[in-house]
Amino acid sequence: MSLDLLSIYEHATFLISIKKSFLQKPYFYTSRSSQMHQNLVAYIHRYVEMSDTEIEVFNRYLIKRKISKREHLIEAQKETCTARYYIVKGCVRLYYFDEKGNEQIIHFGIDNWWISDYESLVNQLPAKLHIQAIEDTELLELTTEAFEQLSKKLPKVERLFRIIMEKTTVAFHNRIAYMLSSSGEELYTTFINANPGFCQRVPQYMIASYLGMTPEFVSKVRSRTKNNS
Amino acid sequence: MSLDLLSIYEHATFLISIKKSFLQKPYFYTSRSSQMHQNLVAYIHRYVEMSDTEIEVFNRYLIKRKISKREHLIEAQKETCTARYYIVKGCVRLYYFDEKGNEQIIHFGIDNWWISDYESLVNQLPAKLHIQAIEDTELLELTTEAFEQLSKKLPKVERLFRIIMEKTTVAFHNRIAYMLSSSGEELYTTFINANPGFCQRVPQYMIASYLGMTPEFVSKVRSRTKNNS
DNA sequence: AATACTCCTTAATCATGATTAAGAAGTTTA
DNA sequence: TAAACTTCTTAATCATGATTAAGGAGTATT
Repeated sequence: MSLDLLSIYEHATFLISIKKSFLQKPYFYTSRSSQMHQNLVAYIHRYVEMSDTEIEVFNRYLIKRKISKREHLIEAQKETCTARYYIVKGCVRLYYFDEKGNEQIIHFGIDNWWISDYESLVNQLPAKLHIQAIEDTELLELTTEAFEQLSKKLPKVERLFRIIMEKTTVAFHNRIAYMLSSSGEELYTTFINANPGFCQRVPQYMIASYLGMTPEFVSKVRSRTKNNS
Repeated sequence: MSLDLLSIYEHATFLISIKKSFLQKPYFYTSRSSQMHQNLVAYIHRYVEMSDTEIEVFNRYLIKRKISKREHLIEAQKETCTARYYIVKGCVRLYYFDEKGNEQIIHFGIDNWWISDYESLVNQLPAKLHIQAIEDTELLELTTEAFEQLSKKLPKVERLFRIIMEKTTVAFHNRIAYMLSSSGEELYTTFINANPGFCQRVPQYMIASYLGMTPEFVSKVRSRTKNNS
């Protein structure tokens, strides 16, 4: 069972397997227009072919957004999620409050992930998930209405999102596989080994929540591994 | 947090919300041609509009398959997964062996689910998952090659699968949410309340594996709840 | 500079659920 | 019909990780 089982960079990992240079040179395309857009262009080209004209059409349906650290993109109960969001740069968390009132993080969104509260989006129900920025974050918003219009003009957008959702399913399969077969200590050490950079961007208690353990336990594991090495 | 959080009928639940009569009258469409096909027709019509001609085209790319109880559809390591499978009737499990040699069930596939080892399918890698019939099962196989040809002829097939994968993502979000916030006892009792019929079709130890607990613990929980009621 | 946050650590106690081991009941196969 | 599986149960012991509580270090805010 390889380390990247618990990688939150699941998407990126697969991108790399197609064209390694992408993540190493993320600013390659920046000369022509704004970086935000060209970041997504590079992403799209990993999955479907799209002409400059088509990219231009796609771009017209996107709304640039910035949210600052701690700001919410979506607040559960208060609203229905009406868009898919592409994270150009930054980090968000998707979380909810369980019956005992504890925050539970069910997903992190980082650069090059598309995120949404899909249950709210697909079924047009009030959101159950909060989506909050952990860092200042740049996003591109594709509303459901925009998506529907765009996919009529550009049917291959459906293909793009079909592929994205399949990649997402792979990530969830792997995460559940690892959750089922590992102890808490294994989960934590595997996670930090798989995502060393990420763990310095995010408070420890959020990683604990994502992995389904208490911050105190993470602390214990850390001190144990420190003493053993 | 509603009961259907742990329902393996997640897909079906959403189908019902669009047209309740579907699952109550699953044989409504059977007069015209074989039941297998018409079962899928009804499914497709929940998500996209498709003319009789288009349905006929779609159907030409499908291969009918039957596997009997205990037979494997996919065996990990031995092969690469090259198809998506629609379950017309029956039940399969997706599982793998962890480093300690334990079977871990990461997903059940039942009537009206599309299943696959998506990691193997998407990245063309040897399968890591075994897919095995728990009951005699009727399937429709859509190979990757057939899918590619079909989606060129019928672009809306991409839309169909995009929607299916979004529904799947919702199911995984909810499953992870519940895994993170519930005790083993809660997980088990919620699961059997959400899927009473299913639990009579499947051995208890498989449910234990799916929920990430030992069969002995399930047994203990059952005797506890028996005595309390 | 003082106060209030936010985040992390440590340690004692406790409970959930795993492990181990034995056996029983039901179902196949020979 | 006996032998061999498969599945489930029970109970004793043990370990992982939660809970509780206290304190400390770093960072914002006034």
